Amino acid sequence: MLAYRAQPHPEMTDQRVGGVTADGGALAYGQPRQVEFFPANAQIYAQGDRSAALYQIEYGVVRLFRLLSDGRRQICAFHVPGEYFGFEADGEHHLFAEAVCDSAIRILRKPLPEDGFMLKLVTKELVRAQEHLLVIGRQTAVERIAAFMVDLYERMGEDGHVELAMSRTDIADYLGLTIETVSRVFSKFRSEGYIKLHGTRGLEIVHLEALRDICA
Amino acid sequence: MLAYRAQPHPEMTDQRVGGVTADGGALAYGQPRQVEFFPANAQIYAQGDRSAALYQIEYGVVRLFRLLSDGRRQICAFHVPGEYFGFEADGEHHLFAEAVCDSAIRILRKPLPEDGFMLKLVTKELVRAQEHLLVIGRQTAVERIAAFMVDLYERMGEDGHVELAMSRTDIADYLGLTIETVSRVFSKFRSEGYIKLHGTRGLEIVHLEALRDICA
DNA sequence: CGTTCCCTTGAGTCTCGTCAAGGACCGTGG
DNA sequence: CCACGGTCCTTGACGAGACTCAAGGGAACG
Repeated sequence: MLAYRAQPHPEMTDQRVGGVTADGGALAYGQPRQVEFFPANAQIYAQGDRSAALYQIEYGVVRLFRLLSDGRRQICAFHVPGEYFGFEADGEHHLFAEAVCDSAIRILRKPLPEDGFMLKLVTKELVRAQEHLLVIGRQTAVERIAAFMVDLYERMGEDGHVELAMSRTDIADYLGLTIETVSRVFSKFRSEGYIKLHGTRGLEIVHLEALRDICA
Repeated sequence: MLAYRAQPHPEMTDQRVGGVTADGGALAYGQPRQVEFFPANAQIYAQGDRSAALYQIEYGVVRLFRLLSDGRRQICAFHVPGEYFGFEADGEHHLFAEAVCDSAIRILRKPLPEDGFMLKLVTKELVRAQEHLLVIGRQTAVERIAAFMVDLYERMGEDGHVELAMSRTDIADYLGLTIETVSRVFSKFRSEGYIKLHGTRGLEIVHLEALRDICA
């Protein structure tokens, strides 16, 4: 059985799904092009892995997270198609990366993009992390979820609709809450008419401005 | 009245204390050298300011933070002598920077260091922000304060002693707590014999390993 | 059609925040 | 040196928001 990842990890238990090595369209830099497929919940890399690549999402969603020894998890970021991740270098990764749903990832190995390009990416990520700190450190559950919905809609949504790739557990671990609290606030927003839920993953934003106001 | 900052801000209300333009020793890069003095609580730059410099602390402590419209504050980082900050670019700063106590800041203007140097700094800061996210999102008040004390001791302490430059309010805003909770946990650690307090700013770490264990 | 997983909802608990009072520290001035 | 005032810190009582535990419902998959 072949691993579907270029650098297999022993702790990987997901079944093999395929090792695409396709060329998938335009790219800013002229590296060797490779797109790999990761099924839902597959690990892309682990904390502590040597890092020597930059990753760009072709389709799907990726979560980056840290763990405490007792299993508590903090998702630092979700990434959506077009976005880059994997530059937590210093020679090694400081986060785990997993596919939230079936995803295709373009892996850019050496030569990596020039430092100036990387600098812009990392700086943008730093700003995002700092904004996230404010949300988690100083906002209530209701405010956090409103902020989450607005952010997700601006990055992935169209026409008032967002398809949630992630479970309630993922959302909870992203916002520093429990799944019960996430669920309760979703229900609250629904009963107040700010959103509609289509199945468990379909989110319709009815009053975007109301959600924005809640964010404070 | 002259501002003591190179790029004065109208909202600054602190009194002028001095505009040192001294040369203060060796530096990795050969920029024009300038050290400016900032009294306690003086603003170094504001969110939204155009950014065109890199800052290095000569002595003192600096806080970087964001604000919500209702005044809630999240301190993203404290910086101590030797450390760099101010690279939240994109052309502008995304955080406020203030001196926690009287501080001297070396300001490196153009030509800024090469991208490779900046990339290392920003990456390190990103990793730190991600670790901070885990602390704030998933750890209890007791764990957060233990982690804070250990971190501060490793960066500033010697011989079991740390001089806290920041107030309880600063610590609370850094850890996403209230000053009362911070104070209670300090007292708890003292009564358990993990620390001793010498005045309100003198912290003696008696059982570093105990604090490390608490961090989980 | 049944099983499984995930989500929702409710009841009770607990941690941490709020409000309030008192105490310690520090600079100023007598 | 001591008295004074302001600021910051500590401590207590109470309350609220979020967590835990538990049960039931709904969607997805074989």
